[in-house]
Amino acid sequence: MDERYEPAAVERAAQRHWADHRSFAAREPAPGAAASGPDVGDKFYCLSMFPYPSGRLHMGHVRNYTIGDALTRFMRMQGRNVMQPMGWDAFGLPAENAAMANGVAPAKWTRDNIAYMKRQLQALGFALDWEREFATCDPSYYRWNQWLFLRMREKGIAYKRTGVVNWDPVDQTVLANEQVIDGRGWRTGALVEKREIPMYYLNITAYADELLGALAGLDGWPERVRTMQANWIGRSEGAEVSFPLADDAREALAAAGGVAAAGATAGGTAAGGAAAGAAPALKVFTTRVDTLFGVTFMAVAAEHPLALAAGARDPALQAFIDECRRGSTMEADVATMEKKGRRTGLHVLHPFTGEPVEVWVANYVLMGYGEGAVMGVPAHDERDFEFAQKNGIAVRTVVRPEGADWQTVQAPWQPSYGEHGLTVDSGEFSGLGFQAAVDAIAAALEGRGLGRKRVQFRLRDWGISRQRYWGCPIPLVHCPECGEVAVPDAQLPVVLPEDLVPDGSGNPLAKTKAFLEVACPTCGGPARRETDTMDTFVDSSWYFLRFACPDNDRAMVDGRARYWLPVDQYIGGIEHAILHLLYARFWTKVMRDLGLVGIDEPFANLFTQGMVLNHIYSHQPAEGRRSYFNPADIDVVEDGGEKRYIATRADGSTLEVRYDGLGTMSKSKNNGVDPQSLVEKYGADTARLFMMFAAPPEQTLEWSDEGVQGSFRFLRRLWKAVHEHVSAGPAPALGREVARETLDAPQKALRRTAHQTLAKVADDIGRRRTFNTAVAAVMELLNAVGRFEDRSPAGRAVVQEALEIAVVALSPMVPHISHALWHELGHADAIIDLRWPEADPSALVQDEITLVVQVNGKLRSQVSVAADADEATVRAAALADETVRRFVGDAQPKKVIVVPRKLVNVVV
RNA sequence: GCCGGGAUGGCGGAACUGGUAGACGCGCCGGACUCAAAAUCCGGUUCUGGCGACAGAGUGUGGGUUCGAUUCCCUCUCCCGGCACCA
Repeated sequence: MDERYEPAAVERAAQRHWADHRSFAAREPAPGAAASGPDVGDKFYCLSMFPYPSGRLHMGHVRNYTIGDALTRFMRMQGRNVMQPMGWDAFGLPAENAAMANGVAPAKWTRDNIAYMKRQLQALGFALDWEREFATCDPSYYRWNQWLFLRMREKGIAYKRTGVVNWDPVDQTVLANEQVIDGRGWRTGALVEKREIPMYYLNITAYADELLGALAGLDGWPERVRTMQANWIGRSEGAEVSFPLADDAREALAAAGGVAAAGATAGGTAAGGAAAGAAPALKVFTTRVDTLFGVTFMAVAAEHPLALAAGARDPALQAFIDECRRGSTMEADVATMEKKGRRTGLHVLHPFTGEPVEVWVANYVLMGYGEGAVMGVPAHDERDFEFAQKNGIAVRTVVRPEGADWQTVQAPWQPSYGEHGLTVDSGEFSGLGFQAAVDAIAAALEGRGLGRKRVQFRLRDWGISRQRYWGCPIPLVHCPECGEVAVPDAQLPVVLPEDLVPDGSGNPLAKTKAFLEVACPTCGGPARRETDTMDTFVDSSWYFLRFACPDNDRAMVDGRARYWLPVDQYIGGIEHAILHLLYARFWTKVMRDLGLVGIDEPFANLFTQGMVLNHIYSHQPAEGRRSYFNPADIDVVEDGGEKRYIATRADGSTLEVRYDGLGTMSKSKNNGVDPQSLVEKYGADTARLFMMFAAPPEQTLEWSDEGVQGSFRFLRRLWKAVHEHVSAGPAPALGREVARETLDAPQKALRRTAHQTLAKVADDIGRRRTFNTAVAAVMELLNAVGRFEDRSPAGRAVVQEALEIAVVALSPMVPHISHALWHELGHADAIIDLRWPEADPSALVQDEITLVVQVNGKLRSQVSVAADADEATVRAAALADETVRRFVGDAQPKKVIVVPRKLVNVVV
């Protein structure tokens, strides 16, 4: 055995063994065989979110995949039938941007990146089943996107509509609502514009109720993620109310050319119109229908048909409408925007009193939510109150606090009292509590055809059309004779040409005749292909299903998906809490309803790992942009108690820079650490160990060069410990050559530590997923071995066992060195195929235990007693202790509390 | 504003069910080895007082429950994340 630990050679050898033995190829049970049992353990599908092939792995990838890999290897040793696949989220805009910058086709750029990153993943020794690998840009994968899209289109789940969309001016494409963050594109950070474009939507709102309700059952998901999804779906219980139009409003609408449009939302789920009532009406959604009698105005969004009709007759109002449409949603601080409004001069009629109520156009009403119109109740809504105050609108109180004599209640009573209470001045509905009032008023409205109870969601349908080249083609053909025609299943996939190089002037597909020109599938006449492609979030919405059966060219999924799914453990970043995870849940439910899969939810357990942080250093030159310096190039100098940061430039010159604190590793802040250089310097095991040890996996991880060195030191010490032990010759076997009962106390103590460690690591990984404490426990064990100096045959037998346990316990985290050391410890079989050993209960038994003794709850002493000592003995031993007697003195103990096997507390 | 999470040494963190606060690692200090340095090994390292044995204080703040609270309850402060003119 080499005396020195040489990671490169160790890792090469271990990886060759795994490759030669196809160690990580997952297999389904043979047809007819039981899905689990003595031959095949219960399946365990462990999946880390697949990467976008950006070029190189970053530390976030390494952390993500190390967590998944440690779990995979542990579960494999537990006897589970494990699958851990890997693939590539390969469509997307960076490939087009790179193409524009370098003149390389996105396909080539992407596939080169995949090849490079695959080698990186292999160098890190992840237990991945590469036989199931695919990229979402493979026609054999995306043909099923197209196939399912057509099924959705047949069912009406996918539908076309012209609507206001979020337009990213930098990427020149549409974004889904989920992809707009603070009014900016999620990728480019550019201010998003509003455009009207025809595009395809997926009816995710039809699943809103189920997507929300099922969150409660996802108890393997972090609370945080469930809350985020629930907020995003945004369920509100309330009622819709129709206010019949007065003559003036009806005339204005008629003049503008569309009475029926009055109630329609531009968001256009259902062309609502005048609902049940015969008369045209203005429809609103409210969660406070109990305040209906407090309505003193109506407010509609600038895009609302009634606003447009009024604007057509009033240039000043039209100017205001234009201002609102330009300003809204583009501004990050919409919430603090001043509440502005203009009267329309048009009126609607209160559904019960028939009183006319004036309609206003207000900048705080959103066209995309509810009906794009609200009823204004200043007395019971803060926003409405502010608006009414500004515009001189009356305030009418119709709810008062329950219980107390409300006339005398000062606080919390205020004009915009928003709490639930008892109705007053509400005609026949006066004197009712909140729920009773809502029930009664909603029932009365329904009786008149002017409203009903309804649930409103914040979630909107998912627009999937993208005006981009590097994505999955939408399988449609536009024929001058037949209109829009679906590509027949037999002609799928519609293959994306891979040799195009976008130049920034729109979608190159629209300029490529070979793609564009096609015979109409229906009439055979000349037709034109659809050039829009699908949102790349479509690709990632079902890839986890395809890993079960990547080779099936006749069906999207098959029986193997029924075996492997759901994913038992999904691991990825919190940044996907809404987008990807919500889409994947939706897609799974659609496939279920089409009879393709048998599951309701795709991911039984979700683990969201923390980000990787590093220090940020920057310098602001007198002119030009702030520049960032990599922490690797910074020297920290102590200068009279002050810390100064000196950067060394590539040309050797130095510069004093500013420390900007910790932040996620990113290109823009130049604070990334390249995993490749780390692996080259220390080896994959050190990189993996540092990732697992430095922080709990769900928390942020601060990069530390010293920490990495510490991890490397530990592995070297482990190597040395085994080397020292092995070079003294084979140790006698415990049990066979050395009877366990004959061990002396220190030998028994080391054995106990070893077996306790084994049990703790199994629990930490298997139940708690706290890899950091698992590693710490093995470090303690190795420290104990280091202190153990007994070189007798019995002593060496115990050390042999302790070292074996240390190597086994570490093997999920640092598989290469464990592979080598296991052999060095005298085992012919590879450790990867070892079953996780159970801790020996007899090793855990203690004859004598140390109890803590407290006096009045303060730690004062310790006493040793027999492990099976009864309470009276323990009590006597504690009271007899010298230190205890000193503190107790002559006083008679009031009470003595004995916690078996833990402590004694003497109360005086 | 609403919802969720958090605050422990010089630093990352541990203490899982109310029972020895600070495991493990980093850093720092001292020592050994060395001509010297690096590497390695050994010892120390919450704070305050004391040569020391030891004593006192201590888990963001203030209070409560308990024989005993980092852990449970209430109050406040600060930090992180999500949602937000959502009617």
